[in-house]
Amino acid sequence: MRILFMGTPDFAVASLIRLVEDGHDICGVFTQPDKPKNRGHKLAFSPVKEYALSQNLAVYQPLKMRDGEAMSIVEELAPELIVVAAYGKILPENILNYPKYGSINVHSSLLPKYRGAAPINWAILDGDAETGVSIMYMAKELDAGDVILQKATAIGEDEDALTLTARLAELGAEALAEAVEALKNGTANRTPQDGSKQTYAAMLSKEMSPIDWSRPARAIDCQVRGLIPWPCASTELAGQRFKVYRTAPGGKTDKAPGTILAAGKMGIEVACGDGKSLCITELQAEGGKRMAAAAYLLGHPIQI
RNA sequence: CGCGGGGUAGAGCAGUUGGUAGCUCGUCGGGCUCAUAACCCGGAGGUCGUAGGUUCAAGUCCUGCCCCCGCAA
Repeated sequence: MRILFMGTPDFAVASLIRLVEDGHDICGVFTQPDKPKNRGHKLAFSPVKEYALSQNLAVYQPLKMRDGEAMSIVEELAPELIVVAAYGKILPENILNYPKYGSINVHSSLLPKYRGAAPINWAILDGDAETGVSIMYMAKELDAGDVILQKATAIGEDEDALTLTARLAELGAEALAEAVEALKNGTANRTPQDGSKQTYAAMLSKEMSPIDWSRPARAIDCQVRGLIPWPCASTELAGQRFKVYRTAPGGKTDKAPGTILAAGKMGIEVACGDGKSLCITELQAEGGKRMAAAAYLLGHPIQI
């Protein structure tokens, strides 16, 4: 099938790879413009662009979707289907409706739950036991189109947003392959979403980073896992600011939330709000790199 | 040329006004203990990121290069 692919981050790459491997004719790849944002001020290609270039696919990086330029590219490429996976831009209806088979999206949640930008993170932040991927038609309203198929997966107790993203990217690619096949055969389902059950997964921001130790231990653990690799949970202990990358359940305590109970080979144990404690096992201090909390303590002892 | 921190034993850090490097953990050997993420004794392990320069002498000063990271996006 002649497909126009649109995507930007790692999550989208798995889907593009699958389409290529399945032998589809990828007539073009849309991805976000290179952003001169990194340290120094180097321009960085998106993961999707990196892969597309390696396959000699035609890459397009339009700045705006509504100034006519994007539409003219679409008309020129004449795709039979548009596949979108974490592209990062809202597409106008004239583009969505152009292809014969329409436009479909790989979304990393079980819609109608977690429409929006950060569904994977929110599933972890909320402490959900399960999440998944949805392949749906794209509608004018964000992530509200009719669903073609979904695949669910359990969220591991110790899983962070990075590993879950990798798993869902694979699951999404698999679901996408099935959906495209079904579309081709005319056997694709089309189930409207139950709009009354929709929830919205807002974009993440740095304001979500600081840890409020008066919250329950489990909730803080979810915060830590859900905000990886960005913006990451953070806290200030012994006068030093840290990013917290991993925690482990501690014991019970009657100390005030935020109190450091122990600092040793097991990490840094801190009292939380529900009478339990949490042990920081992996962290990163400013200017330093990510390391085991025990290793950090060797060079920066904390006296209890 | 966005701001800034850093590259010293396997790991995390010290290293004063330049004079051949030290701490904690780990590791190896031995001891102690019912037991231990415990304790005691002893040992091994570093051309101090890299290439030059200044000097009687450089981890410590100067210059170039490579790499890592925090902030900011």
